[in-house]
Amino acid sequence: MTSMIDLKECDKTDASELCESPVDLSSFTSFLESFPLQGEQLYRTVFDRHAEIIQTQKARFAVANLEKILSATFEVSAVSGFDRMSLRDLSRQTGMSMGAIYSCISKKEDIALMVADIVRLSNDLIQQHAMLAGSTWQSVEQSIKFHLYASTLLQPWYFFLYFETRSLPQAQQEESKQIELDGINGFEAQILAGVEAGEFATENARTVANAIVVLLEDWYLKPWKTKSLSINKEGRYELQLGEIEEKINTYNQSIIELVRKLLATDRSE
Amino acid sequence: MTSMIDLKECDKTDASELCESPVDLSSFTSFLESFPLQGEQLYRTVFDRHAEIIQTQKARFAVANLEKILSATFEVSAVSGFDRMSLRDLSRQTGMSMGAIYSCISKKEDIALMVADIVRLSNDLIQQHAMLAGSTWQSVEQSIKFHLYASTLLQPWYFFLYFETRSLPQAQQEESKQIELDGINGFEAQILAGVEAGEFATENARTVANAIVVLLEDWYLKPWKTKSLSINKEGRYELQLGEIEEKINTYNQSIIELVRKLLATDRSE
DNA sequence: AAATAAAACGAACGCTCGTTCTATTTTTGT
DNA sequence: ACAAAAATAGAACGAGCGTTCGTTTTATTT
Repeated sequence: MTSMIDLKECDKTDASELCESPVDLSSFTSFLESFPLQGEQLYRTVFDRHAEIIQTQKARFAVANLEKILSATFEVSAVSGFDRMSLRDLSRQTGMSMGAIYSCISKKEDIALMVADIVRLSNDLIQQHAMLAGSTWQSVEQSIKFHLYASTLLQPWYFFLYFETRSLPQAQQEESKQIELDGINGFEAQILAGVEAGEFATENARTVANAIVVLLEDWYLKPWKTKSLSINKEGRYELQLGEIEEKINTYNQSIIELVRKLLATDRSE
Repeated sequence: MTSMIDLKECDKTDASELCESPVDLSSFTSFLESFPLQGEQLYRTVFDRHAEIIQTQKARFAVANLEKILSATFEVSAVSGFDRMSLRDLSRQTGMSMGAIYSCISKKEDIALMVADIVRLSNDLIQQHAMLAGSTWQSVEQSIKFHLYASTLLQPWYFFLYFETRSLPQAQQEESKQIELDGINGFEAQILAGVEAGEFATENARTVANAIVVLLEDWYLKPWKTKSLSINKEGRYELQLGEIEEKINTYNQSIIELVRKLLATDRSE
């Protein structure tokens, strides 16, 4: 009996089954080929993980509508916030009727919960990947890169969760804080392991860990800082894949370099 | 004629007149004695700078009510967000009637505009102060300290502006971005001056400047990261002055140390 | 103490919100 | 091609929103 209850909750927490083959971090392009949370697969994951509340049964319809709903949500609420976005705005933006929208959600808040769930899942994938690396320095580098890649691909999702956490039930608000703390704890543990191994030197591992996390957040929260954007015909920002690759790489290098200085073991290196 | 129009706008941008005597940064305690934006003076400034929209004429009443309104706004919207805070919530929390509230504001949005104005003013004071320091390193240190002190004292204001920017008209949204960019530009200029003078060494002044700004933001955005808080009888967090002094100092030291490493000229130091 | 001005009150208004519900259209299975 | 099932449309509902305004209370002046 208890195992059935566990199973019911289980589909919300399992990250492992999503990603049997390891994600390839050698470049953003190859990341895109191996990261599971994107395109149709991404919205199918949303559908699978919220099957109980979604009235639409056929995956074909649900997946297409979830994509419309979530994309429109990101577009509208990036400017005015989730609370100010009415479901009539959403109806207009998606071209769907109220009825159609309400067959993918049971209430407005569900949209925010779906986003939170996916971001949590993505972060689980990052955490999971960090275990695979060889040396400590490599594992730090890999974690940073993975985070940059994932939060670039899922930028609207990460951005939304950060700014709309307060539209969530308080339990989920606490959970969001915990995700950030877990991120810091993860880097702190890696750094301390490196210090132990004589690979790094620092007196304040937590400060360095915190700086890394905060700089990673900066990347998806303030794209206007680093990205010079071109605007397409729909009035949206848009970059060529090659340009994105280059931008990420530049930012990645600047974080790596910064961390390297903060953790340098000797002055002659 | 044009000069009169200029004058009308002028009271929203002048920071100089507020602060003839320089702010004392030797400790948080002495900062509190010299920083103008606090206590009754703070709300009187709000009153003076928004006299056109405030119906209440006597400063005595307006100042008291503004304090109630803004404090309640911070309290309520820190949990649920500005949009979800209804004016009936505000009425309940302040003990004021709708009519009383509406004699201090002309519309809900005004509350957010007042906050934005004060934060902008506070940032102007910081910028202004940076000019006074001797060496470049001292001016960087002073700017960081000033920012930490001001954003501790005005934490709810800074926090509110960061998370509620999207409740503002778009012109003010752009302005908020500009404030952040100005902050980065300020530190970048200081760093570049230091490099010029041979005091610092770095190949990426902007990255370092950005890291400083982001860490300063972290201080007022995520107090739960660094502060171990005690809870008073009203259920609010509360620290002794001495504890605050110590917390700020610790965080200040960790930023300074981090920046020092990033800007070190040689490896033997 | 009376007269006047300012401030506070709170019910009422019009509107928009999230949500529901039934009729209609589209898809599916045979 | 047709019946059953699923998905969509959009009008309708009640709650709650920001805001207004006539009245009452409080403060100030005469």
